[in-house]
This record gives sequence, structure tokens and C-alpha cells, in this order.
Amino acid sequence: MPLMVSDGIDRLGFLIHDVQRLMRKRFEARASGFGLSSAQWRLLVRVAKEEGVAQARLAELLEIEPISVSRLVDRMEEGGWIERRSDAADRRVRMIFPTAKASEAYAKVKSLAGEVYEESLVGVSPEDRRILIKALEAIVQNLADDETSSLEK
Amino acid sequence: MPLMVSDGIDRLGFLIHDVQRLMRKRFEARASGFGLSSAQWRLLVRVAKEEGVAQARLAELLEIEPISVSRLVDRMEEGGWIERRSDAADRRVRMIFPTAKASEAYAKVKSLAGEVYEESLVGVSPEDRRILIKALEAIVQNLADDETSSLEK
DNA sequence: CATATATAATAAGCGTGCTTACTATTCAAG
DNA sequence: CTTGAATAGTAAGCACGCTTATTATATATG
Repeated sequence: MPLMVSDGIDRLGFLIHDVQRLMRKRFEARASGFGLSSAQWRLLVRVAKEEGVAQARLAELLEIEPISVSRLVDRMEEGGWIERRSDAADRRVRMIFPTAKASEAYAKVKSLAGEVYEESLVGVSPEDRRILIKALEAIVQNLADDETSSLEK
Repeated sequence: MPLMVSDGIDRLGFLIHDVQRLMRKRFEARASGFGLSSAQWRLLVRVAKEEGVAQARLAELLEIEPISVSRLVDRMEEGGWIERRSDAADRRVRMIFPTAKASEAYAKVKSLAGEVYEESLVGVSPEDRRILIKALEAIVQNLADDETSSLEK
């Protein structure tokens, strides 16, 4: 049991924050020709896998609030990436479909993302990459498990 | 050489994004009693280490734009966390100092951050933690090295 | 059927990042 | 000293997340 955290754990939050910021920045610089932000790209990936998905379901999948999906979808519709269609069976629902433009760009943007990942991992061994991914998955698990767990309640 | 990325590398961006979001969320839930956001906490850490630092220097340290510092400092000043003082030697400069309130809260908030890190790393071995930190540092290095490096220029 | 509750989407307004453009001040060159 | 470039900070307006509140539609209950 370490009394003192002399490793880098005390900087974990800062590191994660920096990595996220830098990766997003580089992805967006690379994908700027397409005019897709990283948030829009995340949404598009979901829509491509499940065409016609409802906004509420997208909010669940992306783990963001429905209103955030609403406004993201607004801008993506303006940008010509997706299309809202009404659901005849439930008129509350807007089904989201990728446009032809989105389908065409999909593979190219995906490979851009892959490039950014590779560039970021230069010098990290395959074994360490495996451990990195495993550790990140564990963190997501730990923090998602009981989001409501608090000291007070 | 893998033709197919069957490990999790292709999800690296999504994972990092999720981890950052969940850690920020949990930190802010925990620190909500103090009324400090994670961005404000990051700034406060720098100011505590270097009292009287200029806003332009904070922008460098935090790697955000000067205007972002300006508005963050606005809200932190309103919240009573920091104080702007003019530099007699250079009247363009605003020197930033922590208030007594900030100095009092510092240790407590720092330990809150530590708690969040520990909770997020439950089940990750010391060796894997070390590799995680090392890998994240490598990523920051790789992406920061040549931010201007592009395929076109 | 009528009413109450739940759900899908949106509106309004805020925090934190950005880009672009501006003011005030300092410093360097002539 | 005067002119011009550089630097510190801010303003305005946008993207994307949030909370809280509202509207429209579905569903469950009396």
C-alpha cells in the first residue's frame, strides 16, 4: 500500500484530459476537409450501423442528453450528413438516416481516425497497447457501474 | 503486421472520450459542494503553484487560448476563487492570485480528485497502472510533438 | 371514454472550448 | 520622438455538452 502516490496516478485526470483534447484536435484538423466534427462523427458511426435509429436511442448509445442529440442532429441535417424522417407508427419519433454523402465519406473518415490512432501510439508496444485498452475499458466500467454512487446518499 | 485491427485500437478515440467524460462528470459531482468545475480546478492548480501568474502564461500552461482563460477567470473571480491584480511593471498584464477561500479548499479538492482516480482504477494492477500512465504520456508526446505536421504541408 | 403518467423531441439559457477581430500597452527601428 | 510591430487582454459569436421546462403524442388506469 503506497502512502505516497509517487507514480503518475495523481496526474491521471490531467493526462486523460490532454489526450482527449489532442486526439480530438488532430482528428478534426485531419477531417476538416469533410466538415465533420468529432461529435458528429461519433453520431454518424451509430447511424451508419443502425439506420433509422430514433434520436432517443442515439442519446442512450452516445450517453449524452436527448437535447444534445437534438441540436447535434440539427447541425448535421444542415450539413447534409443525415436526414430526419417521421415514424408512421409513432409520431413522436424522428428516425435518423445517413445521406448518400455520409455513406460515401464513411470509409474515408474511418481510415482518418485509424491514422490518428496509429500516430498517437507510435513507440507503444503491442503488449502495452493491449494493456492500455484494457485499462481504459476497466475505467469506463468502474465509472459507469454506479454513477449514482455518492458519499451522501 | 496485422491486416485487421481486431484488438481495441479502432475504439481508442471512443474510449478516451468516454473516460474523460466520465471522470469529469464524477469529479464535478463530488466537487459540486465546492462549486468548482474541473476546468476551474485545473486553472486553480496552476495558480496555486505559481501565485501571481499572468493570464497569458496560464493559457500556455493549460494549453488553451487566452480568450478562454479570460472568460474562465471572469467566472472564477465572480465565484471568489481568484483575484486579478494589475502588474505595476507592465500595465497590460493581469496577475492572478488565489483567494483565501481557494487556498482553504485546495487540499480537500485535491484529495477528492485522488479519490476519483482510485475509484476509476479499481481492479487495475499496479503494473498495468504504470503502463497506462506511460502510454498516455507517450500519446501526449506523439500528438503534441508536431501539431502542425500535416499531410499537405 | 377520460384522465393521468410516461416518452420523444425541442426551447432557452449556461459553461467551456474555439476563431476572428479589437483595444491598450510595450518595445524596436528609424 | 515617432512610427510600426508585438504582446496582454477582451468582445462577439459559434459548437457541444449540460439543466430545467414545454409541447406533442402514446399508453395505462379509473
